[in-house]
Amino acid sequence: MATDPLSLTFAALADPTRRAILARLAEGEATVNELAEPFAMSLQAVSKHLKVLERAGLVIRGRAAQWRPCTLESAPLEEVSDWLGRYRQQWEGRFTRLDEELLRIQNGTEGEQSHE
Amino acid sequence: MATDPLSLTFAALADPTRRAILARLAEGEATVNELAEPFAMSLQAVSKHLKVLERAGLVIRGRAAQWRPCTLESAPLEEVSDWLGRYRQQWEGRFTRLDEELLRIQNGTEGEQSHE
DNA sequence: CCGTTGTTCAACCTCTAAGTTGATTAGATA
DNA sequence: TATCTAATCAACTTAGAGGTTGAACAACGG
Repeated sequence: MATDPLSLTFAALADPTRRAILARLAEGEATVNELAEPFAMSLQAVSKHLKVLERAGLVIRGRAAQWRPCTLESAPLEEVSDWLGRYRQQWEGRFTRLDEELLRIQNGTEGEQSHE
Repeated sequence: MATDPLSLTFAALADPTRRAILARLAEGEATVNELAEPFAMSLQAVSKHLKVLERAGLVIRGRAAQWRPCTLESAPLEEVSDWLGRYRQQWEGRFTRLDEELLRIQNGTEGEQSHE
């Protein structure tokens, strides 16, 4: 697997279990047991998922007695958002073009495609 | 691997080669050979990457003679953006809290942590 | 000190991702 | 028809993801 930060983040997000964990953490700090509770898989499996999220910088783990409380760290999500930003113009542009096309069809001038 | 749309999209984006392909496609349609040219890997490997992108709905392939021109489809990126949106409040909130903390430090009242 | 709880480590299995090379198909052209 | 180009298909290798179970460690409570 690629090891650059963005790839690590995307890979971490490419799993429904891990996204569910993040959703739970968005509501506040939680222990591994609490996080594992909703899932039909072993605690160890969840622990591995957390390690993936940690490596991507999406969760930070504290230490309180025998617990390792997890908290959400959203910095990598901002990176993703920045990356997406480069394409936003793209899809907004596409929408505009589609919109124009729909207007053209409504106006009954659809035969005149001047698609560069 | 998970097969839900969001997971497919994130997985597709979790590779620098595929992100570079998307960046190239953002500038316009391209053939497989054109897309493969910058990379130090076989054409077949790039073809596989395109298949992954296609499965995620990020590229659409046409047919023109012996060429299969690829175009960027940004709808899945919007899905990602929507998903991210649920966390935006989170990290903006975090920033605010960090900001407050910095202000508190600047004011010399840093000992009084009332962290719920 | 002993047992319980929370969590991780280690070994293992299975499946798939990502690359390779070689053969094959589809269409253009001599 | 023969051949060149564009791209895919097929078979294979290697490495890692994602799950399991069982053992180990660390901290608390009796």
